[in-house]
Order: sequence, then structure tokens, then C-alpha cells
Amino acid sequence: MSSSKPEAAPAAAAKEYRYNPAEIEPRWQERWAAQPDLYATEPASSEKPKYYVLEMLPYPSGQLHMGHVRNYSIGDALARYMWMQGYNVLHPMGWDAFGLPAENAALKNNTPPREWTLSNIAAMKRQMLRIGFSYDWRNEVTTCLPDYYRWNQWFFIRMFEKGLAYRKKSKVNWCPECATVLANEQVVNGRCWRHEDTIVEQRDLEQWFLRITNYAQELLDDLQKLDGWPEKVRTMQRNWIGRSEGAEVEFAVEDDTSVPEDERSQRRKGTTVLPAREDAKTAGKITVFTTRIDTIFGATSIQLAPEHPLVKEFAASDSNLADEVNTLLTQQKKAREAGGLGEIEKHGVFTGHYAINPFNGERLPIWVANYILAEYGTGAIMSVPAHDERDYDFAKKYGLEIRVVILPSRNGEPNTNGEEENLLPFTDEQSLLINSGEFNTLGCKEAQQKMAAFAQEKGFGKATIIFRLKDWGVSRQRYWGTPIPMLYCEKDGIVPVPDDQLPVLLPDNIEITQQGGSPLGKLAEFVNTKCPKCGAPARRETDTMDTFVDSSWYFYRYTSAKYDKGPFDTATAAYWFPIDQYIGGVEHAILHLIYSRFWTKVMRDLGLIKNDEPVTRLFTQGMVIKNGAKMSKSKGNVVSPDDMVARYGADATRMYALFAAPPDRDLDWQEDGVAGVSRFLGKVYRFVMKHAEAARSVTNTDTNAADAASQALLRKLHQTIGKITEDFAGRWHFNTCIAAIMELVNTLTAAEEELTSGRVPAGVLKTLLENLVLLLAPFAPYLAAELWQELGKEQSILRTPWPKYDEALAREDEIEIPVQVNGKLRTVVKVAAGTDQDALREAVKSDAKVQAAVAGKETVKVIVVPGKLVNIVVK
RNA sequence: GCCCGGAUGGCGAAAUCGGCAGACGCAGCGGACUUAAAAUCCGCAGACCCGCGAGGGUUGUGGGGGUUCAAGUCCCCCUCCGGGCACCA
Repeated sequence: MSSSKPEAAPAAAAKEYRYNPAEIEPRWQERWAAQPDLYATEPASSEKPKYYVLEMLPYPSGQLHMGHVRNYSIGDALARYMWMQGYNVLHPMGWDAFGLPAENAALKNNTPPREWTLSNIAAMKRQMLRIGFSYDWRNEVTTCLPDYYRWNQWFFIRMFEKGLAYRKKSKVNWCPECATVLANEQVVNGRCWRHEDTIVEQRDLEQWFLRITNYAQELLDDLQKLDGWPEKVRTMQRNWIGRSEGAEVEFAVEDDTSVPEDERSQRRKGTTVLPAREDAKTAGKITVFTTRIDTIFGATSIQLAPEHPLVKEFAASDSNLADEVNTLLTQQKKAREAGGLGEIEKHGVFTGHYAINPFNGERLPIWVANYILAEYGTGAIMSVPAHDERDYDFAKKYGLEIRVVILPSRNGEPNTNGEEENLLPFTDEQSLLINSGEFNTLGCKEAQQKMAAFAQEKGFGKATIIFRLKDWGVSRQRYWGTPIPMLYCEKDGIVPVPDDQLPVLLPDNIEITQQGGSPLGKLAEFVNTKCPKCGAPARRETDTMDTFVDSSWYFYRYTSAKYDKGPFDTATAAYWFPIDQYIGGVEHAILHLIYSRFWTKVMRDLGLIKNDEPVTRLFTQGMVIKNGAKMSKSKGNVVSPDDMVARYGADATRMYALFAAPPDRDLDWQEDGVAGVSRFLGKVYRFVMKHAEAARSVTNTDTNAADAASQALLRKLHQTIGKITEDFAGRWHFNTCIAAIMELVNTLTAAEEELTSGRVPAGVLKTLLENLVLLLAPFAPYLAAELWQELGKEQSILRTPWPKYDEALAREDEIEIPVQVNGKLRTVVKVAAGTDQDALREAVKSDAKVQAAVAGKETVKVIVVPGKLVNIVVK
């Protein structure tokens, strides 16, 4: 084909077509803007199956970044594809518009947060419209507007009524930079998730909490149902919830005023267990949590967290101890600041007191240790050095007793051949108990049950389950958030704002300062109100809600964004939910996605919805990387979407975002790659434009062409259709989908001569062009719309059915079979598709190259895999 | 320390079920068109070696071992990179 002489090119083809996205795209953007119904959903009565595709809503920082572009390009391709597949698609967008940056901007530029936020939204919406994402803007949700946050307040009151929202004084994570409280989830390695350099402090504050722990078990159990979620995310949530089965056991504290004289000296060091004493008096008790109650006869000390209340008591009368405990506390604090308690060198101090093991009456020294967490379990443990690594380390360091109470089972007997020293610490639960009184010879698992039951029967303990998950602290001492709709009346105490007085509007006339405390507290006209119950003067709550409240249910609001009789129209939500596909960054794997699941369960229990889970399928896309690092201002490697769009067009930019890597992997942004995609789009444009007139003028799309060229082209077309259709259904490797379209275009342009000469029937040409444009539509919507029109089509391409894959047309009739000799490729033979084993063997045998390769050697074996290869093994 | 990813040409990547490694694209090189350039089109291209050439040989998917007629793909061990968790009793 390349040998065609220059004069063979027809003079008529002289017309040059130049692909100019800067002209095409704004023209279509304008046209689309004039059609508000373009991306509209059909009502629930629609015949079509529904499909809810959702991308995580952005925080309106003012600038779309490449991560957004990637996220939204994936969702947009899917939405467009589903439309073409005949689904009733809901594809909405909104703004996670409350949050701290607005206040920081206010401080810096003296712009009111509201104004700043709304103008950022306008700017980002402009960017989204320019890129051409298929959002139905009539469902737009902006969380900082009263018609949205009003329902945050409504939900809060419902939760308060159900006891799910409560107030408690607690140690909270305080970020001095944010001047506010952070949820546990927002503390990363002891630092603020927004300020990597800022160490989070602990403060005592009255806070509002949501009782997410009520749902801990269900949140855990239902993870099993979420088989459309990445396993990684499910594992992270499972770990976060942190369910732990074990037992609580009460150890009575010995009243040491009654201690016999002869023990005094022995008691000083606290390294040994003292024997049971019949007449021991007690003063108070310590509850420990353990998952290994079966090893309780091996307990040789009690370890308390430095913040344990009993420690304070002990220290009150012992200034030495007080000093030592302070040191331990400082160590913990330092370790937390350094990035976690994980590597802390274990230190401890003996309190001088003893606690009584309820199982055998033995008296165990009570220590305080820096590796015990006050916030987990009961802040106290029984230390079993022989069967716990941490306790073992500690006991070795301080010379505490080590007592073996379980051993491996050999032939059903605990093995005692004297090797236990080498085994320590020995933690395997496939073991048998020894030195454990009446529980001897039981297996660990069985012993755990029996001993917990025993403890319960005797009233000093019980089997219990604890969770790492803590209740969700939602109070923020900030201005730019949803006001918590609560009042404090001297007579009636805490009173919710009546529903008919919602929303509690966030006042505009406020001065943002850097000082601590809630800004709303300084606004007398906001704070001072009347109690709705008794009419007496009352104070409003001045804290606002964590912004994760906003994003916990926003996707329900999308289904009826203008609804004003409730947070959403329940019938419409019932139709659309659960979300069929949610797409976003993995950084929200625990925070947003666990709160959202919690909120859904609460809404279900309020009777608003029927679904237990909000999201059927979740997809987490990879990061956008430039020069080996995540794009960030501090690294100076940020690529602006506006720049890319201005230079190469929106189609090229978003298509590159899909082409450069599969969507779940990190994507390395290379501008030359965008240029390449843009060149490809230009090639498509020129190709289609060149033949558009010819295609327009034919009415038939008859593809029953006998000629080989047509068949080859149609074959390639259908192979491409098949590949892309299959990928959308599951694998989502849009990079190879786009590569397949490129191959198709390469095949088509290589057949230029056949197409222009009229050897390929007009009906085939028309089919090829139309299908090519349809295949492009999810990835390059502007160009597809333009070319669709050039092909004489009036109907929106979005409402045109996706091409139907025809397997018969896609099938190859002749295939190449690689032939190996001893596993090395020697030649390739062409045979008819479907050639069976024997025929294939014969065909290979008669091949000259094969004969040369096996000449003079003994054929040991011939492996023939029809349709795949032939391998001849020779000696 | 534990749990997930990942490692393939100069670069981004492909190879979906164990069957021709490197599709597609970028960068590169050669050529056509042009006064020239841009744009476009055609061709070459993993590395090394032999050959003027057509061509041929060797080697090659982070490293080592294994299974198999056949391994990027399966099994065992190890290294490095990214992410998550981390004294959770």
C-alpha cells in the first residue's frame, strides 16, 4: 500500500481538515448549556433500569486539580456508556462546602467565608462545564446552604431523640493550628490530618458525640455484603472497627493497711507474686480486659495505664510515685508525637500495691507502665509474661515472675519435656492448660469459655466484646459549619430547637479571629434566645458540626435536591438507592465511607430508607503523580487542568487521564502524552471528516459485504466493540480500551485506498464511521458530538444505543499459530481458524522451517494446542 | 513488626485462563511533502553479537531456586518502592 505513486492520490482530497478543539468544544458547551434536560433522569416509573453513578464531591478550594479530573473522567465515561446502554442514569455533582479553609481565607484576605466559598464553587463549576462532564446540575447540592444544612440539624435532633447524639466531657484531640477538636480519625500519627507538622494536644471539653458504636457490630458484619468494594477498603474498615472478643475480670485491690509485718520487706520491689491470704481485706477494684482469660493463672502482675484513675489515687499519697508516673506520661506523649506508641521503650513503676487474682487468691503487684493505653479496653491489663510478647519484654526488663500455664499439645497431652523456656513467650492458642487448677488440660478456646462463665457465675467478670471504634465526636469550635441545633436552658437543661424553627441559620455578620473558642459564642444575638419549652432565657450551642456530617448523606439529597418537607423524598430515594457505582480516592476508605455507612443505618432505623448500605460498588482510583511524587503545591509539580484544556482541549486532557494508566493504579502525568492523545483525536477528526459527506449521502448500512477488505475492517470494528463492551462491564481498563480504538483507527486509515476507491461498499463505510464515533463518545464527548453531527445525525449521541457486538463478524477466519521447537519460537504457520489438533499437527510437520529445525533429531513429543501453538520436543 | 499493592524497553504501559513478551502511546532515528518550518504521512526501533545484505544467533519481565513441553503469569525464598495498621491486651 505504501508503494502507491504520488499522482494516485485523488485531487479531490485536497481539502484540509484541522482539528481545533478550541473551536469545537466551546461551541458544544454552549449548545449543551441550552439543553437543561440533556442529562436529566427519568422518573421512577421509567421502563429503563436505573443506574446511579456517583463521584465524590469536591471541597471547593477554587481550583479543580488533576485528581478531580481523573476521578470525574472515569465516572463520566461510565455514565455516558450507561446512557448509551439504555439505562436511566443519575449522575449528580455538588460541593462539600463547609470547612476550615474558608475561615483561613477569611483571615488572610478578609473575605467572608460564604463569599469565598460561593465564588470558588462558581469557578470550579465553570471548569467542570468546560471539561464537559455530564452532570445534571438541577440536582446540585451545596452543603453550606441552609436548605441543605437545615437537614443536618434535623438529623441531629432525631439522633438526640433516639439517644444517638449525646454530650459528654472527654479528653479530645485538639489541633492548635485549627483551634478546634478533631475526631480520632482525623489524627494521623499524633498529628493533625490537615497540618502534618502540628502535634495534636489532649484537652478536656464538653463535646457532642454520635453513638456510632451502637452500630459497630452491624458495620462490621455488613462488610461481608460489600463484595463490590475493594478488599483493601474492607480490611481497613475491619481493622478500624477493631472488634475484639475477650473477658473483663475484676481484681480486688488489697487493703495494705492490713498487711502482715513479715511481708513488708518482700513487698517493696513488687517483682514476685504473693500467695493467697484468707484474711485479706480489700479496698476498691481494678477491671482488666483480656482476650486470654485462659492464661490468667499465669498472671504475675497488673499493669495500669499512667492515666488510670487508680494511679492518681495511689500517687496522691506517694510523691515518688507521682514523679515516676509523670515521667511515664511524658514518654507516652513524646512517642505519640514522634509518630505512635509502636516503638516506645517499655518503662514501668511499681505502685507498692497488690491486687487479688479472683481465680486463685494470689496477690499480684500493681504496676504502672507506659505501654498501656488508657483509651483502649479498661486501661488496665493482667500481665502474663509467659504468653504475651509485650508482657514478656516487660517482665524480662524488670525481673518479674514468668509462669508457664499453657503448653503445646502433643498426642493430647501438654508437652513438658523441659523445652518451654525456649518457646517463651508462647502464645499459640492450639494449646493445653497446666498449672491452672480445675481448668488443667483444657484447650485454650474451651478454657476461655469456661473461665469466663466461671467468672460470671462468681460475679467477678464476664465474657465481653470491645471495639476499637469510638463514638464520633462531632463538635467543632469553628464558625464555618452547621450550627448544632441545641439550646441550654437553666430550667430545662439541654433542649433541641423545635423542627419548625429550623434551620438555625449561620449568621453572616461575624468576625473571624484566630483566638480559640467558638466564634459564634461572641455573637450575643446568636447566643441569647428563649427556651422553647418554658420561655425562659436560654443559650444556643455555639459549636458547629464536623464537615463529615455533610458528606455522610449528601448523595441521598441528590435524588430530590429541591425537596423541602424532609431531607429527601423517600420514594425517589428508594428508587435510586443503593448507589450502583461510587468512585473516589482511597484516602476516604475509613472516614467518609464509614460515617456514610453509619448514617445510612441510622436513616434506615428512622424509617427513611430501606437499604442497609449506601453503596453497592466502590471504586478507588489511583493518585496522579508527576515526576515520581504526588502533585502538590509544596513540591511544585502541580499541573493545572485549565492549562491542559487550553493547550490540548478537554477531550484530550480527560482522555489522557484514562489512557495513561489503568484507573486503579497511580498515574504519571506526562504532558507529551496529552499531546499524543490530542494528535490521535486530530487523526480521527480528519478521517471522519474526509468521509463524512460520502457517509451522509448513503442511506443503507448494509454490511453483507463479500469483499475481503470490508470483512477485515468490520472484523476489526467488532473486535474493538467487543473489547470495550467487556471492559466497561468489569475490568475498567480504559487505557487498553483507548488503545483498541487507536488500533481500529490505524487499521481504518491504513485502508484509505480501499475506502476512497469505492471498493468498500458505501454501507460498510457508513457503518465503520458511525460506530467509530459511538465508541469514542464516552471518552471524547465533544469530538464525538461534533462528528456525530457531521455524519448527519440529529439525535444526541448520548441517547443513541451503544454498538452491538457481533461475534460472527469479529471472528478471524485465518489465524497464525506459533511453532516452537524445545520451547523456542521457530516459525509461525497460518491455518484456518478452528483447525483441529491432527490437521494442525500435519500442517506444522510439512512446514519447511520446521523440518529444518528438527532435522537429524529425534522427536520426543509434540504438544498441539489448537488455536494457540505447537511445541515440538526433540532430543 | 504485621497486612495490602507494585517492580516489564529511554519513558507511560500491554499481555484478562500457563502458550509468539513489549499491543497502544510518548520520546528517538530515517524518509516523503515544503524554499524552510510547522502540521501531516511512510518506515525503523528491547539489549548484545555475527553478516555488505536478506537474514541468523544469544539474551531478556527486580534477584535466587522450583514445577512444566512451555512461566511476566503458578510455588518457595529474598531485595527495593508505594500505601495502610502498629505495644488494641
